Amino acid sequence: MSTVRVRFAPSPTGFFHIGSARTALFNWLYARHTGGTFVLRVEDTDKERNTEESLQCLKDGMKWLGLDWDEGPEKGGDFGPYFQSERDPIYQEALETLRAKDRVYEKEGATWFKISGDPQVIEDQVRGTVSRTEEKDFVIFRSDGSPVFHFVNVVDDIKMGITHVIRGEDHLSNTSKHTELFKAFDAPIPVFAHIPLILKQEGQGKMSKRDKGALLEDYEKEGFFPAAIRNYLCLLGWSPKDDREIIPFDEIIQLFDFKGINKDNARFDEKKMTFFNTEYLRMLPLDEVVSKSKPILSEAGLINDSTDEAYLKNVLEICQEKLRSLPTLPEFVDYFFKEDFAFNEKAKTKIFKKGEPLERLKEVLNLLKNLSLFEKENIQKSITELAETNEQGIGSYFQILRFAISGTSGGPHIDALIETLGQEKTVKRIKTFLENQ
RNA sequence: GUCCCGUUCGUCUAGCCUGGCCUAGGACACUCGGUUUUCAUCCGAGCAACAGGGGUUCGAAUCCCCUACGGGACGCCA
Repeated sequence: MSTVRVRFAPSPTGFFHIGSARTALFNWLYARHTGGTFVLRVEDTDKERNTEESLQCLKDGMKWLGLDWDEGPEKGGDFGPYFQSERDPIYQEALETLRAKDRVYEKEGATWFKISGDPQVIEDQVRGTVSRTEEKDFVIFRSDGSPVFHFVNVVDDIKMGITHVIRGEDHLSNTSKHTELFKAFDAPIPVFAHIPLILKQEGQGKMSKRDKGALLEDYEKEGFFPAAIRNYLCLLGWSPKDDREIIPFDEIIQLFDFKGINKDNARFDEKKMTFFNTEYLRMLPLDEVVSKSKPILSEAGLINDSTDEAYLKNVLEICQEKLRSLPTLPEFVDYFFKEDFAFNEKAKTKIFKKGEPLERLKEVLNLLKNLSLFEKENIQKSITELAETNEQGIGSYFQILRFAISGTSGGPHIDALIETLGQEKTVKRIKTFLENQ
């Protein structure tokens, strides 16, 4: 166990923002990389805006991303309580410490901190040496007696033995306030690492809660894989310094360090994240594809308890390599599970544009109907032979065949598709199709 | 306005610390080819960047300065 102690200190005033999630992730990675301790501390000093739902959302989001905390809500620990709303005696005591040192005064009902006015120099692990002089005294207790962020943040970091503060660059300018306080308490100053901000996809400024794609829970709803989002988020502001992008999480933990963190802000790119998600879908073991697909297909009314397990597995196996995302699964595979599937008009126009597709379809129907060995190699071979015998292009058979049995012009490999569907259904669908023309 | 941080393809980035290997590499997106019966697969190609100016140097994306632009902070929010 190393002595590193990091914390993620969100304030539960809304949904779980993707920027916050990335800050949590970087803290978590650093803790796991160093074998240190990851603390979750809830900064709920703003009574007006804190809600129970948003706290729940935060915890759920972290769990979903796989960011488990070692100390904090639900876990406990030796440095609690982990809710600032429960730490009032600690803040009162800290206030008295400063008062004894003549570093506070009252004004307009509030309690103010007397700054030293010295230049504050920090050795930031991401930005290097940064110096800034704090110029004005600032409020540490409001006139209603509640402590403010800068004060509780520093007091808690001291009391909780936080060694490394990893947070967004928006706090860089605040750091001079914090070091003033650390020094006033004669406490050791933690190591700082200010990470770049995530900018909104379009337009100016950092991503805010209202921007498209900003809420973590939306990705959960949209069926994204947490591992994919996690991997993508790691690469937003951090780089392993080689050309790899899809990286197993264990390796990221191993590789993660401050040197790999970039200085400039990163723009969020949903398209790239979607690409990551697709890659993860392709890598997913078939059994997991099956278990994750079941509720989706069931919801779409395509399968139920009596659906044949082996058939379902078969369908997913041949479709996995073509799929972009799980939520699009129902429209991609619906014809495997129902007879009244839709026929795509655009595909039809294309197929009927040249040749005599219906003649070809009749020929292939005769072939399939009498095929004794109904498995894909044989299907492929037989149709190829049929095409050669009749001096037709092989495509003229496969295109209309696929359309007749699935209503689309794309999908899994057709030989596998036909095999999976089975002889009976295939033949029946072709007949029905011909009757309706 | 003041202060702090930053600036490599449209986007994420490698290279910068330790100047020559950079004709600046990879990825996403986009465009075009090819394979495949088809496709949302696969393969290939193309597009496209060192913000600008001044130094230092035999040599600068890399070091220094200035300008411009971008971001952030300046609350009895966190």
